[in-house]
Parts: sequence; structure tokens; C-alpha cells
Amino acid sequence: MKDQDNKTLSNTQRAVRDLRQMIVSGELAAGTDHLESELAATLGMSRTPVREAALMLESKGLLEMRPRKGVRILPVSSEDMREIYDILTELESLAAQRAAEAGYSKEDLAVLAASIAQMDKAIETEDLEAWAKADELFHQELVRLGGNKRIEAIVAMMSDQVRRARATTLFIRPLPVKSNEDHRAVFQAICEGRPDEAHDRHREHRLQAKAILCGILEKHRLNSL
Amino acid sequence: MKDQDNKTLSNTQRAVRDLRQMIVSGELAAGTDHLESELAATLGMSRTPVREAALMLESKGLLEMRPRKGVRILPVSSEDMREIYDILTELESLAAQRAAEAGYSKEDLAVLAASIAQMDKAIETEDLEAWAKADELFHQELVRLGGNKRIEAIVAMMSDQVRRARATTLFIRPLPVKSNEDHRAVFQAICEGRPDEAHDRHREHRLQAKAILCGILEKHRLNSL
DNA sequence: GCATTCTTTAACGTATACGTAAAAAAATGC
DNA sequence: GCATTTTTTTACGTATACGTTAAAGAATGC
Repeated sequence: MKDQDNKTLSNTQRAVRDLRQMIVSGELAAGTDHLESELAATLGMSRTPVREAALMLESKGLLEMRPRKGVRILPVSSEDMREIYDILTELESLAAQRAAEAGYSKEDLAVLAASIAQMDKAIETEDLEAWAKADELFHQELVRLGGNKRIEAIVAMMSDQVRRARATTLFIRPLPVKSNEDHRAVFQAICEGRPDEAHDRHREHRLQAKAILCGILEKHRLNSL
Repeated sequence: MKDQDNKTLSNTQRAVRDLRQMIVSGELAAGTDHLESELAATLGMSRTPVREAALMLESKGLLEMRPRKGVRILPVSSEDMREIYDILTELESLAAQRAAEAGYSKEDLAVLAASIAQMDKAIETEDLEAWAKADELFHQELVRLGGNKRIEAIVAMMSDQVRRARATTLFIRPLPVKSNEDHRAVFQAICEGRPDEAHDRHREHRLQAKAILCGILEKHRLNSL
């Protein structure tokens, strides 16, 4: 079913998609090395498209190509986490502001509203996977509504880099009930066209997330996720 | 002389360096298409390293690979300019703030001071090339002092994307005498450890640059540089 | 003369081959 | 037994070959 569009995807594109998935899911563990020929065998193709894919994923900060050492899956330290959350804070807050300036209709904001509803439900049922998914959707959609394609791309890239670490901390941290209050406030501000409010609320939201996540990483000495 | 370090660079790396240079300098004009085989012939190597380099430059937003159409050098519209300056505004302002928080010594800030001196001189002699170079140095060094490697990389990427457009507007706009006052104010704030001041002054600086540049582009109908 | 189908061309995607150089293993000397 | 040199291995960087297929051009039918 999902193999259908494989027909139109080149091997290089499949390799990018599959390797990215294997990295963010942890199937290729952080810090591990993998020969190009191994990956090629795993993916059932020759080295050429694997190399091309690896170069692209290197540009996206997911791995590093080291001659004769193989492809290294980049681990994420708490310092990396700080860098990334600082960037997410600034760019997402701007997106929130711009979304509020855009004068979107209720229908335009349907996905954002849905992500909030999904998170409510996830918290009620204490389903952490669902919570993470709803959280991801909210942030992604918020950035999309911001209308800056490059911010979208950068935020997606940064999100990929921290996805593994976030997944880990998810089961350590307390149930994040506060998050959805923040989302709701940002949503309201966007609905009512209050850019500064949207900006500042989202900014606070991200600053808190940074503090919590980096706190957990440092407390548990998780310095290479 | 500059060929010495070629010895240690792979063809792929040379291709990245040379193609990037040819793009930002305008030698490969915006909007033009180039076959992989042509580029390979130009650079004196086979298609393989050229393809690898093109994929990396595609990730950096400098070109687009379109099957059978060749590699397309991406033009920059005034809308692109807005997107990019919005990102630069946020990330550089944060860098300025962090630099002010870091408590750097006079020596640490020598390069930043030098860039201001260079710009003074450039304005005095009305040397626009030198002005642009000093401007670039100030912003690059500021971001470096901010201490966030990812912001450094993103800002470098965005700067590359607008370099051609900036070079063009440089000869249309009035001599930017105000810029260095801003730089000096940011520098002072960093010296004296006033993060908010550094942040806000730099933010204003970038917002004005955005308005001026986008204004020129739209006024002159320059929508594809 | 125009639309349509067929043929031809050529650019790309990718497999493969191979030289090079780094790392590992083996051999040598002390 | 350890350090040093030599040999072997092997992973990579890159040239090359080739099938596929999209686009351009030619031929056909109306």
C-alpha cells in the first residue's frame, strides 16, 4: 500500500527516506558506524544511491561520513539540545506571530485545533506516544501557518535531530499536562489575531520545554542520545 | 598557491567549493540550467563527484536538480528575501544577546572591532566592495561569538542564498552609512555585557536592512536575482 | 496544415570496476 | 616479548558503462 509510490521514487530517495526513518527511530543507534556497503546490502541497492542519500542526511545533521570509519549516526548531547531548542524557540515564536497576523479563518486553523483535541485525549488516556504525535503535529502545523518555507525546513531538520532524545525523555519526565494549556493559549491568540500574545506565549512554552528536557538529560547524565 | 590544499580535498569537495563560488559570484547565473555532464567537463572531473556536490548544494538551497532539465541555479525573489531576512533577524539577534551574556574580553572581540574599523574606512573611501566584505565579517563574527554552531551554519546558508541579490542591490541603494552606527551600538552592548540591548539593537538593524533591500527589489521589479 | 503516433536521441539513475591509501595483520629485528 | 617494518586487506573515491525513459523530432494519417 505504501509501496505504491515506491514506483516513482528513485533508489536515492528511498534510501533517504529509509535511512532517516532508521535513524530517528533508533534502529540505527546513535554513535554507531555503518559501512556504505553494509547499508547498501540492507537497503537492497548499490553503494551509489546510498552514498548520495548519506551525503544529504549529512547536510541535515543526522550523520557524518568519515572515510574508512563508515557512516556515523550522530548522537545528541544536552549541549546540542540547547542549541536546537534555542533555534526552535526563536523561529517557532516568529511563526506563531505571523500566523496570528495572517487572519486565518476557523477552517484554516482546523488542523491546529485537531492537534489540541488529540493531545487532550492523549493526556486523558495517558498515551505518551499519542501525546508526542499530537505535540509534533501542533508545532509542525503552527510553523506551516507561519508561511515561511525556510523556517518550516529548518524546524523539520532540527526536530529530526532531537527526535530520538525526545522519545527517550518522554518516558522519564512527568506527564506534560501543562503543554496543552500553552498550545491552547497560542491557538487562541492566533484565532483572535493577537500576534504579540501568540509570539510571547509560544516563546514561553518553548523555553520551558528546553529547561525541562535539558534538565532531565543533565540530571540523568544522558549525554549522547 | 591556493592549489596546495587541493591535494587533500576530494573531487567532491572541490566541486562543492567551486560550484558554490560560481553560484554566489553569479558566474552561474540565477535561473540557468546546467547538465551534469557540462559541469563535470567544466570542473575537469567525472559526473559522480559533480552529482554528489550538486546534491549537497541542493540541501543548502542554492540549486535544484531536475531530471533531464539539468541543475537549475535557484533565483531569489523578494519573497525569498523576506523569508531569509526574517530568519537572520531572529537568529542573529539571539547570537548578539548570547555574545553579550558570554562576558568576552577585549581580545575576544578584536575581530568584531576590526570589522567595524574596516567598514568605517570603506565608507570613507566609498568602496562598496570593501563595505560588503566588512559587513559580512561583522555578521559572521557576531554569530560565531553567539556560540551556537547550528545558528552559524544556518546563517551561513541563508547568507549564501542572498549573496547575489545583496551584491546587486549594493550598487542601487544609497551608501549605507547608518549600518556601522548600528554595528557600533551592538558592539558596545556586547562589550558592556548588556544582552537585551545587544539583542534589540541588532534586531532593529536587521529589520531596517530587510525593509531597505526588499523595498529596492520591489521598486525595481527585481524579482529573480 | 494540424494532430497523432512512432522513432530517435540523450540525460539521468545506478550498477560496477578499479586505483589509492588507510588500517589491520604479519613478519622481522632486537 | 615488544617495537618496527613490511605485507595484506579493504573501504572509499571516482571513472565508466549501461538500461530506462522523458523529451524532441520525424513520419504518418486525416
